[in-house]
Amino acid sequence: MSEGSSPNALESSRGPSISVVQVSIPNQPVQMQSVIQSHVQPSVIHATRQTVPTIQVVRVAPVEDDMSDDSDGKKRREILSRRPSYRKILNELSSPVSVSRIDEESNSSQSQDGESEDAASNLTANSLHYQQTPGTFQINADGTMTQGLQTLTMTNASPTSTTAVTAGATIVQYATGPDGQHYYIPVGNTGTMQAYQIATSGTLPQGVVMTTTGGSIGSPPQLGEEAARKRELRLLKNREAARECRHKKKEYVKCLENRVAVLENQNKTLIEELKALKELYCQKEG
DNA sequence: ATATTAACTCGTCAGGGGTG
DNA sequence: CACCCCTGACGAGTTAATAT
Repeated sequence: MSEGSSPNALESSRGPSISVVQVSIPNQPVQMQSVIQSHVQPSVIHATRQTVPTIQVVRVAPVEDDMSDDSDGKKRREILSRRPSYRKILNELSSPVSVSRIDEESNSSQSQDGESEDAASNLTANSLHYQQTPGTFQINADGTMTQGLQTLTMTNASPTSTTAVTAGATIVQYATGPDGQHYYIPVGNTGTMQAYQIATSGTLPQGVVMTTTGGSIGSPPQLGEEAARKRELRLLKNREAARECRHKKKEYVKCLENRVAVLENQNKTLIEELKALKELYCQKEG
């Protein structure tokens, strides 16, 4: 699957030229409404497309002539070059707005939406939030992990063979459940954590060969098994990364929505102020 | 009640960017 | 340059709303 084959590829290639895209949906919750500014990746629009019935492109800057040749893959690749990550954009956005009044207003407007800004600011840290889901495990005092009615025993295996270090301080441990299934479990975190079941032969992704070891954690892994485990680990990390990326994107959109609300408020206030001043001026003149 | 459709979530892949 | 992270794109599955 190549980016060029994607139906959005052409849209994406024109991405940098889009200066303002307004998503405007009457009768939709405020959460659904957003104004995406110039630095938003065009594919964000693709993402919003799913959540929103209509998308209005308010203003699109003229596309340069040399960009019209969509068959030129190299150019497209250049065009598709990355923009700052959501984390970077959020960092920029989290900087205070220049007019001091806005802060007061934002407090009032954001108090409706409570956690948005906190969540957005939290994104700057390498924080992973594990949600309590049906697939969630909890660590018991005796060192076992409970998922629903099942208990998963974590043996104290040597880190070299059963523990893998993933991004940051995330560590996953290879364990076997009572049902014989194998799991990668993030360890070293407090609170709830999600365990990832290693696919069995019936549900393995294509190209994966997973052999069972009989749950003997710490036994020297065989070659094919090692490759499969590496792949599984990579998938696990990517899964988490995708999850976090989506979370960040959500917060980013929320942040933009908040900013829109703040700026609209500010605009409204300034208009009223101007109106009042005009009236005052007219009264003095008259 | 069933079929259809839109919206949404999730996992995976691909590829660019950053870093040691 | 290899490795890892991040994120767009895609497909599959689920759910809720609507049509028949």
